[in-house]
Amino acid sequence: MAKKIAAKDRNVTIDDIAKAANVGTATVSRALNHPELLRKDTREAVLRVVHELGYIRSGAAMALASNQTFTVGAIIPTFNNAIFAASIAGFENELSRENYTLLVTVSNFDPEQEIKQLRKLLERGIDAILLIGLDHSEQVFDLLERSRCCVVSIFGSSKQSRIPCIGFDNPKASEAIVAHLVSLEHQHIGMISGITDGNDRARDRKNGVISALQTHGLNHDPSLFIEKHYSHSQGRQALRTLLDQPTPPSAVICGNDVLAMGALFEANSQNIQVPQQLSITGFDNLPITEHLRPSLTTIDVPSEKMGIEAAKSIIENLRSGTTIQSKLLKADLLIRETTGKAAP
Amino acid sequence: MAKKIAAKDRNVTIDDIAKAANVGTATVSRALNHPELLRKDTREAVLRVVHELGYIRSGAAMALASNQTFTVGAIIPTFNNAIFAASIAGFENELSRENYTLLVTVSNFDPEQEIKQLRKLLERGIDAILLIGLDHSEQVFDLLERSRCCVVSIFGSSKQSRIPCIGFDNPKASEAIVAHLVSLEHQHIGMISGITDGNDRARDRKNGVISALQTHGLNHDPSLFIEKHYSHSQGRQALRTLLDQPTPPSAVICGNDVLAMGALFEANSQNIQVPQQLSITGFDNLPITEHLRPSLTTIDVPSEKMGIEAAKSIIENLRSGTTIQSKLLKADLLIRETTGKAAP
DNA sequence: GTCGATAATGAAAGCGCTTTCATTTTTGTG
DNA sequence: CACAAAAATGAAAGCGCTTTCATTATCGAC
Repeated sequence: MAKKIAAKDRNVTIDDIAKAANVGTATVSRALNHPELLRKDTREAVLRVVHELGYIRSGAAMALASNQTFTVGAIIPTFNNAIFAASIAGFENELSRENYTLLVTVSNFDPEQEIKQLRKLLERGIDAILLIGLDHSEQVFDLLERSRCCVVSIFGSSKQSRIPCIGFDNPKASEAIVAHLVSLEHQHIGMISGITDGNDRARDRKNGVISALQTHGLNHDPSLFIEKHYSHSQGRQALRTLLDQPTPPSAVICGNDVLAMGALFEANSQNIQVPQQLSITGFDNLPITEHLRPSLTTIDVPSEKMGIEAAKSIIENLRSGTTIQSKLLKADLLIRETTGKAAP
Repeated sequence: MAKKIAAKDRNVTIDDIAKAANVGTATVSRALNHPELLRKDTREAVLRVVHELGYIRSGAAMALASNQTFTVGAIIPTFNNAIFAASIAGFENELSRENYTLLVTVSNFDPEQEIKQLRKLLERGIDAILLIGLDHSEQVFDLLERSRCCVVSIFGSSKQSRIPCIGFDNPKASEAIVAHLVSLEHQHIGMISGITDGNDRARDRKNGVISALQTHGLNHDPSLFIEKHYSHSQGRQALRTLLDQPTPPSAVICGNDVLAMGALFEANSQNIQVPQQLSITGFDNLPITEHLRPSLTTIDVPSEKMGIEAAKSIIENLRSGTTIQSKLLKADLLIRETTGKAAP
């Protein structure tokens, strides 16, 4: 059986180009990476051959030789949350503008998986990595340190973080919500929080609420604080539980918009008037929330901006070695229609 | 300034391990990749050293030497659509089960960007790639062919596809919607379609509607067919336009759930009763749609399943070279509350 | 023209692995 | 206990680039 003529079963390499263009491999490499170092005619000749032969560089070889990959990794908890999607979209846009590629990976909120994924990313070779929040296992910090890989975390708000972090003040946002509800004369406030174990954002939001409650001289009733995974159905279920309490809350603060939407849907189902009979607040300001009926009062989290800023910092660090400064972006309360005066 | 003792500024390599364990590099490599080839004591000795020194392999070197990366790429149109999120989640889960890593990249619905991203992925070195749909520029097919990279496409439904494709029958789903609406006595049917240019899924869905209309002897009024980008606001806007027509439709078929939600929100805003005054259908069955009030009649697209099946096929191909068979999954009409009898 | 300075180029040494092939060790058998 | 066969191991040759360093070509000034 005749093999295809002239097409050895092997990719075109830099040597092929060099030979065809009658130059050294160093010149080919320069034509591709530092064109300004070459005389115009050589450069063009080389590039022409590159085109003709449909040459594709081997990233592996490049990475091995130069010790950089122009790849940045990211480990997010899940793909199923529009809020991370927005951050990642911003992050990736900014990176690709500078010709970096993004490698996204998912931990499913599982610390073990996070370690595994990080390990894989580091093996694969990345120039920097994006993490969500500040709760990470010791091994994560260990690996990061040992590999001297550039790191940034987003969504978190801790000041004494071990890694630079571009986020916003979660507790403060919670306080703004409580203050708003208090101004509407709510006394009996419940919360549907995300799972706080291993999730600093959820914890910060919950603790922010609790401490704000105390600031305003309100009672923190633990039976009115429920933790749920982020999903519409869990939100619905949680609201049902809350309404079954001996003295149900007049306002429910939700740990994110998905939970809040769940609560809102459940209220709709039960023909409970929002906000006349029940106030509900969210967290994140997902695009859909403004279209809901009633539209959701929530925190306008700078998700895309965090991604963009993180990418900018990383690129600057990679270019010039500047250490990355933590940044606190603002996240304002967005008062819409799901909050109103407490029923007397 | 004293350097850290013993910590040369260099990563631990396989040679360090070999030296420390007093074996050859081949043995270290085997301990990591083919442990069964080693005697128990050597294997354990090597692995112990690996642990002690916190050794992390260089993926670049591995890739270069073995010509495989255990990385699979994916190019999706956007991160901002839960439907792709579900597919990608399934895909990545299945891949990581077999120790492959997923590299996700975004084209923003732009053919040029798609080429660029593909090129980058191929440079980076991937063992396989996942594409969405079947509309791709010639260059994409070209690159794919030349690199002999394993490819799968999902979401498409064309039989004579140039690449294996695990999808469902978009036109058929459209027909089911039309049949349903016709059975509810709708005569005047409009559509808010996605942008069909360069998007075979959107086109298939739209053409499916048009041809079904004809099958049922209904008139296809082009002024009732609008193309919009997938977003809530575009959906709202489109419905406004549709309602401004001299004879507005009694039912609106939407190209996906996001557009449908937009339409539904707009109807809510204008106090138009759905489905009494207007029927609306979606496409995709996003998790949220069942919670809407009224809940959305839509097509239950097997998004996660496509991702899973694609991953399985890829893994099998990579393992044993089996050529990938196209698969047609089913996508059934889900009749919920946004469709009802046409107003007389 | 000539000469020193500068720009352009090429040869070759890695980068850190995998894998082949030869060599050594272990095992089983008579 | 000897010996062939099988199992375990190591030496070394790449994989396809980048980059240093030496060499050659080009240029400008006299």
